[in-house]
Amino acid sequence: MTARRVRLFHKIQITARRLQKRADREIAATGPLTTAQAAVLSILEAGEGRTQRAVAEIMDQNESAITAMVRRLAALGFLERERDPDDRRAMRLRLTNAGRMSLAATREPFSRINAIVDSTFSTDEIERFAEYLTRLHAALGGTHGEPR
Amino acid sequence: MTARRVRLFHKIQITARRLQKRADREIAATGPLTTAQAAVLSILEAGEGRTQRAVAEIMDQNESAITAMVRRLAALGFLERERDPDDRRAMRLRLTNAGRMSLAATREPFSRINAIVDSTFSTDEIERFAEYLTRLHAALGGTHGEPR
DNA sequence: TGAATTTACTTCATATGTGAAGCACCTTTC
DNA sequence: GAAAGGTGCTTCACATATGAAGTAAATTCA
Repeated sequence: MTARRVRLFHKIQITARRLQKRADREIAATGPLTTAQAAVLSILEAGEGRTQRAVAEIMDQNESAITAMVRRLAALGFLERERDPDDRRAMRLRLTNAGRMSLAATREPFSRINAIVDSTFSTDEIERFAEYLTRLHAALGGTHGEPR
Repeated sequence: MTARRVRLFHKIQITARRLQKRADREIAATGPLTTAQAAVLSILEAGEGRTQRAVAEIMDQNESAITAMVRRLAALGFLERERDPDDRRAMRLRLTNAGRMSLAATREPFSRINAIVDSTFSTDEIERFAEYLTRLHAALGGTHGEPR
């Protein structure tokens, strides 16, 4: 019925928020970062010198969201911005040492969250859960427009 | 590995956002509401006269979030607030006719979203997906504090 | 009953996101 | 090489969330 599907919709929203809330509390208790900030920093850790556009794409977000995010992170001294000499529109981002260390401090609280997930699901279930999310994500279509 | 579990965490966040973005676009195209506003109104439709506290509980949100939400919805003329005569701290909420009609207008865009879910998953899978979400939600603990 | 506590809501500061509009720089195309 | 268009980023207005602090109205308890 409609009720069931609406419930699935809300369930995802509510569970995602709860997850974020919980993670934010754990992470905030340990260091100066939020979950969202840690996400950006970890993307940069995995690939230094990415542009804001690239980060936006990876996070499936608006460029203006990244502008604001990067501004805050730069003000906190966790990353640096540098104009790409080959394309002077683009800003290349890289972690500072402070950024790298703050990010490292999120590992432990993150693994507490992971421990919860692990004790809640079997390996198979985690696999299947992830697969469902991937499928739904894909079905919802591209970052910007609708599927034509 | 850690990578896999972190990925599950981010997957949920990203998929939830994508779902919301998509739903918001569909719903905004049809009427004046956002997804979040429709959620509040549909809670009131299911039980008129609920207090803000009750709505906050159902949505697993802060009371201050509801204060702001209700203020916007009241300004738009979609709900009315009335002090509970038996407990003058509490505000009872009820839909206006405009609110009821705007909510009704979200049914069709919502069922478009539902159709996507339906075409992406089998009935069993939807069931299992919902069950995973419920389990994770429960494992993450209560609204405010941690599990002591 | 009166003080202490709890509860429902508000207010404030702040973070995070969207989308539209604009600017400056690149690339294409003729 | 100049017009036309695309791309990367910023800015603006706004919606949505958290959490801390405050107020006022219950409720508990001594």
